[in-house]
Amino acid sequence: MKRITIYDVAKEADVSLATVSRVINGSEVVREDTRIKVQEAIEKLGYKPNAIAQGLALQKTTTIAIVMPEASFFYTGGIINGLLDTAKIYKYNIMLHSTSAGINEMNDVIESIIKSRVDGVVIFNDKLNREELNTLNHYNVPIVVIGNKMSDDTIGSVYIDYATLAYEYACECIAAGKSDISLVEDRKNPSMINQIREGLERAFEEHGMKFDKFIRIPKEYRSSYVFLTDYYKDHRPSKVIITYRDSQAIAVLNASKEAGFTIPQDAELVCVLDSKYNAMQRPQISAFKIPDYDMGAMSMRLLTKMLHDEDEVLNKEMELSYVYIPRQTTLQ
Amino acid sequence: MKRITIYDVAKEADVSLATVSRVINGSEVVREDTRIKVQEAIEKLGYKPNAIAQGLALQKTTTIAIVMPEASFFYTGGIINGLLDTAKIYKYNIMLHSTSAGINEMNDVIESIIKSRVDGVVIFNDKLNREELNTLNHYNVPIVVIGNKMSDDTIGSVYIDYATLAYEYACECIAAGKSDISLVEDRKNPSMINQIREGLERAFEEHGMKFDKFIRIPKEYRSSYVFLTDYYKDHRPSKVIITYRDSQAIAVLNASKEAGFTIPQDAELVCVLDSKYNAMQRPQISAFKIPDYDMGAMSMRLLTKMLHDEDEVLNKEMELSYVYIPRQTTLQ
DNA sequence: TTGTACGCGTTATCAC
DNA sequence: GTGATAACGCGTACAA
Repeated sequence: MKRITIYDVAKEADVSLATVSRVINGSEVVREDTRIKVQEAIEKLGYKPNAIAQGLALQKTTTIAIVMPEASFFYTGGIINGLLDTAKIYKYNIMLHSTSAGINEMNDVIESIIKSRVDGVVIFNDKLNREELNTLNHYNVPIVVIGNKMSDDTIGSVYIDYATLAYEYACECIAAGKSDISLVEDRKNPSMINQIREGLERAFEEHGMKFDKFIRIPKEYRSSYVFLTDYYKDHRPSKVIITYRDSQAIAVLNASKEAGFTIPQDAELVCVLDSKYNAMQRPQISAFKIPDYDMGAMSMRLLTKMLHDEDEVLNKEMELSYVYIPRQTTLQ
Repeated sequence: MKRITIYDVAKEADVSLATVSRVINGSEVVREDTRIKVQEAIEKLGYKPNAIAQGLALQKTTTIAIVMPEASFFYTGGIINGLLDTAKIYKYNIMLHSTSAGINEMNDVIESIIKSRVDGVVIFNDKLNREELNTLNHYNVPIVVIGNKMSDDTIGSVYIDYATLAYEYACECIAAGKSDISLVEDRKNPSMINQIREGLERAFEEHGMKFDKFIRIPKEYRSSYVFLTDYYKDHRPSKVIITYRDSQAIAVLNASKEAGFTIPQDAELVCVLDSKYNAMQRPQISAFKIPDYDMGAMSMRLLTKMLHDEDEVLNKEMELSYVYIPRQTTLQ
C-alpha cells in the first residue's frame, strides 16, 4: 500500500493541502461542505496524519519519556499504570526506557531521550545522578522525578517521605517500650532504605539511643530471601523487624518458622511497601500502603502542567501520604 | 538554549551540512582531518541529531511499539525486560501502549501506533481482535504477537503451547490414577485458561472421560482470592487443583488451611505460571517455569529480523518450551 | 572528498 | 474561506 499523504487527500478532495490541514486540526474557518468533502476523502483513502512530520513542523512530539529501573516492573507496575492512564488522558505517547546496573547505561538513555525530542521526561531511578539531570536540563527537557524530593525548582518531584514514615513508626514503638528494632537492607532500593534508616536514627537519637541494628545482606547471597532464612537460624530476632519489600518480609516469616520463633509474639514484622502478597501470607503481614498508582498519575499530571503553563508552576514538589495497614504480624 | 541544528555545526566547522551528516552517520568517504573538525564542532556545540527529522528523511523511526494489557505489569515484567534489553541491542526505541477493558480502547491504540509511524509492533494482549491486526497490516506495520499462535504468515508469533502443557500433565495424573482434576478460572487471562482447559478436555476425552471441573469465579467477587477462600469452606477439593497465577494458587493454599484439608495429602496443587512467590509459600507451590524474559527477547529479535530481512523470514512462529518445577504441593 | 539542491509530510504565514 | 509557500532538520543523489 502506497503511503498516502495530506497531498493525496487534497487531490482527492480537490482542495489545497492547506485546507486538509485545517480540517485535520479542527480549524473553525473552513466551510461545512468542503469539510465534509475532505472528511470523505480522508475516509476513502484511509489517511492518517504523520506524527513525525507534525513533530518536525510543530517542534513538539506529544510524547514523553519515562525511565524505570530494570527488572522492577513487578513493584513499579502501579506507577506505570498511573503514568499511562494519565498520559492517555492528555493524549501523550510514552517512550519507555530502562536502566540496569551498568555503568554507562544511564548516559545512553539520556542520549536517546535528547535525540528523540520528547516533550518531557519522568524518571524513577533509585540511584539517580545529579549530573544526568543537568544534562537533560541543559537541553531544555522538562523533568519530573519520582521517589526523590528535588530542591531544584526547574525539576518537578513526586515522592514519599520514607524518613518521616520510619521516624514516626519508630517513635511509636519506642513509646510502647519496643526499642529493639532492626531494619533489613534492600540492595535493590538503596535510596528508600537510606531514608528509612535516617528516620530510625533520628527517632533513636531523640530518645537518647542509637540505632544500630541494620541487617546487611552479604553480596554473596543471590537474594535477601536466602540470606534471611539462614540468618535467623543463629540470630535472635529483634522485637520489631522492618523490611522494605514483601519478599523480604515473607522471608522473615518463613525464617521464623524454621528458626522456631513466633511472629508476632516473639517478634513483630512490618513491611514498608505493601503489596497484595502481604495480605496473602499467614499470618498476614502488616505494611504501609504506598499510593503507587497515584505517584504515576501525579507525576504525569505535574509534567503536563509544566509543559502547558510554560511559565511558573507554583508547586513542583508533591509529597504523597501513606497509610499504615496493621495486620497479623504486629501486636494489637 | 537555542536549538542547535546540523547547520550550526556545519557553519562552526566550516563545511557543508552534507559533510556533517556524513560524519554523524559514519560514512567512510570523509577525510580524517575534516572528520575531526566536525567532531569538535559537534562536541563544542553539544549537538544531538534530531531523530524526528531523521525519521522524516529516512522514512523510518527506529522505534517499535509494544502493547500490553493494563495492570498486568506485575506478571509481564519479565516479558517487558526481555523486550527492552533486546531492543536496546538493536538500538530501537520503545513506545509503550496499554489496553484496558474499555471497548474502544484498542482502536485508539492502533490509531496512535499508525500515526506515530513506528517501524513495527509487538502485541501481548489476551483478548486480541483479528480485525485490529488487519488494520495494522493494512498500514504495513510489521507485527509480532506474544502468547497466541498465528497462522497468518505476515504476522510473527511467539507463544507457549499451554494446551499441550495441560494435556501432558493431565495424562500423567490420569496414568497415576488421579483423574479428579479441577481448573480454576482466571478472568484476567481468558485465553490462557481456554488453552489449558482445551488440553485437559483432550486428555480426558482420550481416556474415555469428560473434564467438567472448571471452577468459575463469580463476577460478584472482586478477586478469585476471596472467592476461593469461601469456596473451599463448603466444597470438597479435587485431588489435583490447577491454577494459572500464583495468587490463585496461594488462595487455594490458604483456603485449604481454613477449610481443614491438607496439601498435598488431600489435594495436590499446581500453578501454571511460576513466580518467585510460589517458592516463598509453605508448602512451596509446584509450578511450570514459563520463559517470560525469553518471550520478550525472542519477540523483539523476530521483529527486528522481519524488519531487516524485508523479504522472507522463514519461520515466523516460535513456540517456547516450559519446565515443570515440582515443589511441595504435589506428591513425590 | 566535498558541496548543492531536492525530498520527507505538516503547519503556519501570508496573500487572494 | 481558500491556496501558494516558506519553514521544520536531516539524508542523499548528483555535481563539482
